Amino acid sequence: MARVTISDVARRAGVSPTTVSFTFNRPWELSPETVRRVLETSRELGYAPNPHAKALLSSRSGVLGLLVPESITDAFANPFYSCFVQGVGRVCNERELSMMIVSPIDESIGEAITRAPADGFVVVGLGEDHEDIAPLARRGVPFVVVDGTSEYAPSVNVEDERGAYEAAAFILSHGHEDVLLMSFLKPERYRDDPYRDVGQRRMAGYRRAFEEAGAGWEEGHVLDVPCSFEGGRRCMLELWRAGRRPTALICMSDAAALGALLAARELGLRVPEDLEVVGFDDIPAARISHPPLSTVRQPTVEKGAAAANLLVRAIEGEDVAQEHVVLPATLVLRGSTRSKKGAPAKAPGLP
Amino acid sequence: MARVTISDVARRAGVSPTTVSFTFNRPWELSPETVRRVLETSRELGYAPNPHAKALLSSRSGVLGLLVPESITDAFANPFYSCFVQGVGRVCNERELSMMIVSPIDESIGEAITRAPADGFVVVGLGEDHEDIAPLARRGVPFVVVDGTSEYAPSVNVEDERGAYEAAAFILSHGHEDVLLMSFLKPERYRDDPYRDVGQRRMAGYRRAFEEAGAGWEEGHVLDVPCSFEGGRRCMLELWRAGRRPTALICMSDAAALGALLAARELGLRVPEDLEVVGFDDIPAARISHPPLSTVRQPTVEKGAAAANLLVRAIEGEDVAQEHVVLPATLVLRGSTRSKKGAPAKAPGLP
DNA sequence: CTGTTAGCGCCTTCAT
DNA sequence: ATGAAGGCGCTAACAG
Repeated sequence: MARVTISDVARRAGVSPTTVSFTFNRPWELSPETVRRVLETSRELGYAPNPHAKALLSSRSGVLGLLVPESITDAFANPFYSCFVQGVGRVCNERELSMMIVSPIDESIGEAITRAPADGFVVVGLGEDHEDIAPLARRGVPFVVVDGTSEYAPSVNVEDERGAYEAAAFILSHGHEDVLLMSFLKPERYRDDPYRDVGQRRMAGYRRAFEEAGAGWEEGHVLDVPCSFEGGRRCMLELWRAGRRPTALICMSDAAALGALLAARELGLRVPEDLEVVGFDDIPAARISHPPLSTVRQPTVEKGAAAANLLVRAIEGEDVAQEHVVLPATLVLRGSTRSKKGAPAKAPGLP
Repeated sequence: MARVTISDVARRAGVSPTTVSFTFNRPWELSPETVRRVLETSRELGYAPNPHAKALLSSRSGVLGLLVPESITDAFANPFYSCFVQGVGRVCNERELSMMIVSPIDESIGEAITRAPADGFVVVGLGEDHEDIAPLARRGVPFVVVDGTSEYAPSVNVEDERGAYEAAAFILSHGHEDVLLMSFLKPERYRDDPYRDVGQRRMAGYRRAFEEAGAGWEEGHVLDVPCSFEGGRRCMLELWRAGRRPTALICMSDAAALGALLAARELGLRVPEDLEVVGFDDIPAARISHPPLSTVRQPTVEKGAAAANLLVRAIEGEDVAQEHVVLPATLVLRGSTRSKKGAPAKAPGLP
């Protein structure tokens, strides 16, 4: 419907299309008077340069693609993404760019990528060797891997293994009988799972803690839980109904942890006395809950910003292939876990 | 860098560009053998149709624009947006569309709009008569107004006034001395504020409740608070330090309310005994807090989906200009407010 | 300082 | 079933 083109304006203003183009792109090379007239005519006609045409010509759309390996709905049910997006958004604002969320079209990530008019992609949860990601490299489309393994493409990750280890080691130091792990890894289709890499790293950290603590590692103790409040809540409710009585929960996401916490309250459990809970991410809501959630903090906003910055540089032609950022992960203790001694940890701000 | 074009493939496969195009767009009109060969060559060469060229030709990019009147960072600091995005995303998934977040470029919304390769916009928090939005109508770009006033463009809103009224009336029925309002309206630049319309409607609801209750309405009782946990928290802390001692807080957003709740805990206040708090939105985190937050529920995900659906229909050429959706807002009472009798409301799930 | 010309990569009649 | 030609709207040489 954007029918009014550059030549409409040109004709109406009594100049050539080039002049109109110049008015918008290099006004300083035109007489002020001409610029004024063209601008006025443009406004009258409601003209605006067609972004598609510009993009075709310059092969630049000014859009950063944020590729998530699941539906947008599932992704944003996890507050982690709100934080990550804030980081990407910060860079977009600075660089006058836009951001588009790209999620699988009709199950196909590759299809979504080809259709997306983006200048490059921040790829979350997928490694560079994923069958839908690898073609990007071949086609020379800039991309940055986040939370995934990558050797030839730039990447941003956090110390998943160490963070997870610390969380589990802390919990295990309290001498629990029955510790449950809430993972987001679907055991049945382990290999094809997005987030496989992060998941495995965190799992490795947990496992190491278990081994060092001499605690038994049983597959039956790891549960597959969606990364959302509801996911965690439902899982907790169900396992309880099934007769399981864990005394500690180690979760790969705060979303699941907070949901489980809610369920625990609904079940009348005291946290951390009856049940200890530790999460991963440190989303803002982790401080809001009661008791506030102990968790492994990752600098999510910075992570998003780092990825976006790398992508921008790649788009601008810089060779950033060898940049592999690893951000710190740190255990932050709040009220949902007991203190080292076994007594409830002091909940900051609580009388 | 996506140098490999349709004619490269054509040459390599020994066919004409048209044939390649047909392979991708109307394969049924080609011999299966040809299709196979072209497809194979494409894969070899790493060819993918250029989305910019396609968009230019068809004036369709398959992208829905989500226009927010603030920086992406500020927007996503409010979990409300995560929910809204989920709704928009649901429709995107169904229709094989992508979503792009468009936020002011260099302070200018109009600039951001012109640059965005989107097929239409979901405009949040701005009315159709806003100086940067109005041109869309003139240029025939489809858009849907959300949380803003609109007569000629389709819109999606909720019963802000009624919801706000109910919340305030409920609080006031408890006979408070000092009730504070946390608004997101900047008093100094009232007229230019995005979210002015929603803000004013909610304010009108509060005000009506105050008048009916015979409670004094003083401008000094309405505070301007950013829509984020931190915003609410900081505001509460500051007003306390300034010596104010409200016994009830009525907030225009859950984000601010939950932040204030956190601050109240840090200050050693008992909620709802010492301080009642009610929010607006009913974001998922509202159930997570302690006590769980009483609030005015708006169906945020549905709101996003409704807006996106309207936009899709508009893009497809349907005339939806007269569709003005108004979604219900309902007061949901949880633990952060006292029950009608003046005793603390029973916090569901708490022993 | 301004106009003319030639594509960017693709899709779609129209021929063959 | 396949090929040739034109144009979507814009910008960047190159004239003038």
